[in-house]
Amino acid sequence: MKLNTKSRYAVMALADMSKFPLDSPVSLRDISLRQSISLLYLEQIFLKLKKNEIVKSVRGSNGGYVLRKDPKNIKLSEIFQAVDQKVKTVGCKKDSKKGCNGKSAKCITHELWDELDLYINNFFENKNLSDLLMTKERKN
Amino acid sequence: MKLNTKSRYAVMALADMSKFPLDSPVSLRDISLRQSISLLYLEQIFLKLKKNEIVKSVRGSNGGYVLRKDPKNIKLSEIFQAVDQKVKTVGCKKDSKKGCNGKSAKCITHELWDELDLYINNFFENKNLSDLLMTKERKN
DNA sequence: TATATACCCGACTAAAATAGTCAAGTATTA
DNA sequence: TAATACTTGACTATTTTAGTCGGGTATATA
Repeated sequence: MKLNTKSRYAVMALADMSKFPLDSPVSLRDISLRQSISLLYLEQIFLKLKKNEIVKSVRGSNGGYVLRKDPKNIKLSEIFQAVDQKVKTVGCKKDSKKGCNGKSAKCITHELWDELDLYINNFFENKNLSDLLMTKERKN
Repeated sequence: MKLNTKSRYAVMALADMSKFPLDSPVSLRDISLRQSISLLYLEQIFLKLKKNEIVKSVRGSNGGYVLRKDPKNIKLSEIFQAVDQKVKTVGCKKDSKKGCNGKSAKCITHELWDELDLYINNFFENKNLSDLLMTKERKN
């Protein structure tokens, strides 16, 4: 079970942004250099973050991206939903032809995966960007 | 974040086996039919389960596989480790050349992924095969 | 107003992982 | 001696991932 780089880079980049004054735009070029993430790839990622209203863009020179909310109020779950589709460990389709129509005898493990998804989502629901910045301080 | 079919099928197959008398061998053919999993693929999976001493094989006609332990004592974490490598959401190599050598400024999110791994592994550590069989009964 | 900066966006691609299949066995029981 | 069922390594098609490329557009500032 692996996390893809898109989700990972998204969190890294946003965490990076959180460390700078929140009102002035941060350019992808800077993030790219600081975090060693390809600029072109970052652009792709930020397009999604923008569409999902996590950041807004400021065009032109000295432009960049700005967080739309206080890092304290940006949950990791939002970020994941924006770049990845969602944490969905297994694709037991509702209308599948073979087995697993919800409660069939076949899909004994159906409930397990549902439970797992909830469990993992719960982790991301309860973490926000500012949590990442404090290393040993208490969560506020 | 997705689970692969190998892990999923392994759990399904073993859960299936748990529903039958534990001392008589269950053939992969039967599991294949009941769970709609390719027989050839099951063979590959059971090879790993056997190597990791979760099941043992009984050759010849009327043969099949037998669980080596009571389902109550087979943790899902064992199964995952047997077929998949492990839950390791991110590959921040210890000796990486670019960034992230444990505590570097770059890898702000390093601790996060470690925490996530622990969290998920915890889920699998605390579930065993027999948990899957009881739908609404209390965990014993 | 020119130019550099930086976002915008769809299409493309190489590489890796996944999800199997195939072939050619061996062991055991009825 | 069939038939059943495990054994094993190699092979392959498909999908996903992790990016790259090219050609834009908008804006600040010199």
